[in-house]
Amino acid sequence: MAESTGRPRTARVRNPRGQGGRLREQLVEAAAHLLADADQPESLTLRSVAREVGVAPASIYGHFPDLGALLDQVLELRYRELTEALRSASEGLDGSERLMGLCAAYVGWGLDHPGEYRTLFGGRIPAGVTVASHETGIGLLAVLTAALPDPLADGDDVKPDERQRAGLLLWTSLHGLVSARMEHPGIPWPPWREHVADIVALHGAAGA
Amino acid sequence: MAESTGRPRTARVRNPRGQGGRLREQLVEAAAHLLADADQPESLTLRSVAREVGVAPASIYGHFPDLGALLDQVLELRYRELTEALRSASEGLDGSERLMGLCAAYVGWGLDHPGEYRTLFGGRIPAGVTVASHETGIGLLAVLTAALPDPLADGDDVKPDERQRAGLLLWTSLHGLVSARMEHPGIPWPPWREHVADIVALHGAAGA
DNA sequence: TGTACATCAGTGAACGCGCGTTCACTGATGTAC
DNA sequence: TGTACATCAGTGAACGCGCGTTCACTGATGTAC
Repeated sequence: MAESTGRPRTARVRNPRGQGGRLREQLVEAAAHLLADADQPESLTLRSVAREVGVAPASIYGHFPDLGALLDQVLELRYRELTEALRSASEGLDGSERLMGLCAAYVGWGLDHPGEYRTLFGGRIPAGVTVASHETGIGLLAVLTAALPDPLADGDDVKPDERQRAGLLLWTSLHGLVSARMEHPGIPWPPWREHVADIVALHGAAGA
Repeated sequence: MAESTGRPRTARVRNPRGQGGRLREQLVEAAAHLLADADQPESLTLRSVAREVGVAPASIYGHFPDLGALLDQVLELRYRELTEALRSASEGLDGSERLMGLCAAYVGWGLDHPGEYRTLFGGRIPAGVTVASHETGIGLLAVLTAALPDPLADGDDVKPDERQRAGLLLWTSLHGLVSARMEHPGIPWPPWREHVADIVALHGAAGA
């Protein structure tokens, strides 16, 4: 974290013939590393990625048309990671335990990956990146929504609108929790799991 | 909004002698205008402000040491505006009406001023700006917290910790609402007042 | 086994751009005598 | 009433920087004959 803007650790050795694809991976890795450490995701530049890997800026063009395409790869990986974290956190759980597991996994991932979280959900996605935060949000939203308890069927049937709305409400709260804690570290926050538990308690009760 | 990056509307006339301070106001106005329209607050540059006013970049240094100081002025004004909006929205109201008024005013202001909201609360404050988002958050937080109903005094006295915590919980939800709606316009959101009402209904019930 | 050639994995210098910041300056206007 | 001077509100050109992108290139390694 300290010298990520400095010179690369060791002089880079050119990949052996046939292994040119390795640079591609190294670029993705380096970009991910820089993104994770940056407090301003938008300060990630093509040249900084090249520096991190120890390669000439021009070398990137052999593997990616531009920085957006590279970032796209990074976000794709991180998004999969988050999805997997949610899956494994809720595995074998039901009801309110499942809901709490999902919410805690979401928040935990966000607080652990501020750079990536901001880039995925913070609306700061540079032009050209196609893992749209939109789709990302929609997908997670569906998982969270499904984990909510059934609304009280006060007539004959459960309105899907109401479910959807409760899901949005829950997600915006969780998102607010991650954003606010990340961006205002000076506030005396309660431990984050308790904060999540409070939110789940408010939203997780059945019915409107 | 269309040509804010283009040439200034009319050739600027130099301020009369003794009225040099007018440029200062014009700079603040222009910066506010650019900040309001920008979808990326951090793309606001010293040169873009000078262009907007129709003045040489160097002319700014007569009034502000750097862009941070200028932005500071803008945020100061906007923050006062928000505070005033909260005050007037809750004037003469009590109880749950007061709470709803405050929350709606907060959210309404945020959605109306995306650039400023992001800059004040989004943690994107450029180095050198001193209207710390921290203090801003803290101040508003106190107002919101005070408007919450008394927690159920289930023993003898009301714990201030619990109040504080309920306030944080409410604010993170509202912040999440503003951020998420602003940054993910593709999601089929309910009308924002209903969204706020849902949040207030969840958080506004007395007791834990 | 030797050699010409093709391919591969990058390099290095250069370009034009917008940026923040500096510096000596200009031209209008007020003021002292 | 004139005129020298000071001040004020800016200007305009230049600087060094990091950026994205281009282009012709280099040197090692594999392959065909």
